[in-house]
Amino acid sequence: MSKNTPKAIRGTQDIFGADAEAFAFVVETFERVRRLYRFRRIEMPVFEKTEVFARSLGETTDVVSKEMYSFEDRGGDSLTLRPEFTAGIARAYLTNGWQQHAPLKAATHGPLFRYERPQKGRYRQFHQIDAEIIGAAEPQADVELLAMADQLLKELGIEGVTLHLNTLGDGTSREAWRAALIDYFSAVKDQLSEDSQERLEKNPLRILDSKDGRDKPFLADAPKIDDFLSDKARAFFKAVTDGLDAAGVKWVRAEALVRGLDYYRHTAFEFIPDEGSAAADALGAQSTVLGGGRYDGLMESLGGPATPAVGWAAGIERLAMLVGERPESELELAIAIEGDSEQLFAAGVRTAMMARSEGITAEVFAAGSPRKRFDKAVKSGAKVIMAYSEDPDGKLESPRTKGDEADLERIGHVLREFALKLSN
RNA sequence: GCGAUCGUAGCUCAGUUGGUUAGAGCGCCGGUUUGUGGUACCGGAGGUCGGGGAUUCGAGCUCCCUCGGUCGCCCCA
Repeated sequence: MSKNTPKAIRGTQDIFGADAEAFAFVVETFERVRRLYRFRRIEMPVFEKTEVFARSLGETTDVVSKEMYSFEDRGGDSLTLRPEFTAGIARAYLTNGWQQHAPLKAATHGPLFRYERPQKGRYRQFHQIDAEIIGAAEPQADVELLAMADQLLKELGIEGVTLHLNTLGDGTSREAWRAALIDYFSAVKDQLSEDSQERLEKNPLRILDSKDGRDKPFLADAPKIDDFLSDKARAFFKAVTDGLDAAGVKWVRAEALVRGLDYYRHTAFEFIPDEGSAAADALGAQSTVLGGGRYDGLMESLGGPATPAVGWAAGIERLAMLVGERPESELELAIAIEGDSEQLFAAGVRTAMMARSEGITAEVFAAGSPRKRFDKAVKSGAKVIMAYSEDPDGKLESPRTKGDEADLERIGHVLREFALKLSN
């Protein structure tokens, strides 16, 4: 590589071959499953006014304070490449009057951008699939959304991943719990890890899933959200769990599971690989495959009417890692051109076109030395190989074919059809 | 933002305690052989050993800086 060739941006990826097929498989499966649940496809811009994210995610969150790709455009507006989907969808919902479609079941996928240190399963440009139900206050919406997520993972053939479920309560129960956590941890602040001391200020809920050994002794006796839930919030959560049981979605309660962004209420969930599973191994330190929750407060933060909503997003790269390599489509018919005449090329191209119009994957091998074109056709792994050559007088010879009898039979009509035309 | 680790041909990697023109396999290109054709053999192109500086008679191998990759912490999908 020349040293004046520009390098790719850090944390971006160029995906090729079997990995790209895995990526496509995830997206295709998502598109199929989302239709089964009647989620409507939406598309949003990749960038928004910075305030869309700043106001909805919370100014103090790490995502907003240090991970956004923000820039000033030529008109002087501060714009930001979307670090997540939900805020942009909320904005679109409000500015387009999508309230008329409420409850709106929406699905999308595409690239997101966060300025982070890349590591296994984390990139600066990464891709997510996303599903939201907007304008639905009832727990059945949570259930449907989770059922879809569960089915998606199954259809992707991903095993060893379990739904971890929690409730953050409504606004007031969440605040009461938060206050109790601050009280509790402040009393032992000196003994906490540096990270957790900082979390005490910024996001006390996060202390609960600290990995630091110094914090662990205090976690078991920390205040539980269950003690702060209002009757309504408790009933809501029960309706969700009952619904999941009815839908046959397996779940476990995860009392320490919280969400990083400010707008979440009630249901919070993540699909996480089981410890020791192949999935956990494949993901490295990135435990969450799919995560989301209810965000009843988000629309108001953008100046809209109070609008209940639930949603989730999943990293396509992470799902693709769990799906494993996917083969590229097999070549069914390879056509080797054993010469350089126009007549031969024409015969090859026409045969290929005929095959493709019949739904047969075909490729013509006409580059490199004529001698080795057949070898290339063989190495392509094609099921059937056809070779075109000319006799010494320059007359096109009928093509020789090679392959299993079954394959020759299946593709044979193309060959016969061509032979007919050739004789005319 | 912090830490660990790695960075040699297109790819995967060798390169001994620093010492002559930096190697292999695969891939690519050409040829020979075989001949109904996925073999074998021969040859070729391709590297300023990530970049810069230092030490040394001499550095791919040592030291420093820097830029990347990978993995982890934070945070998060």
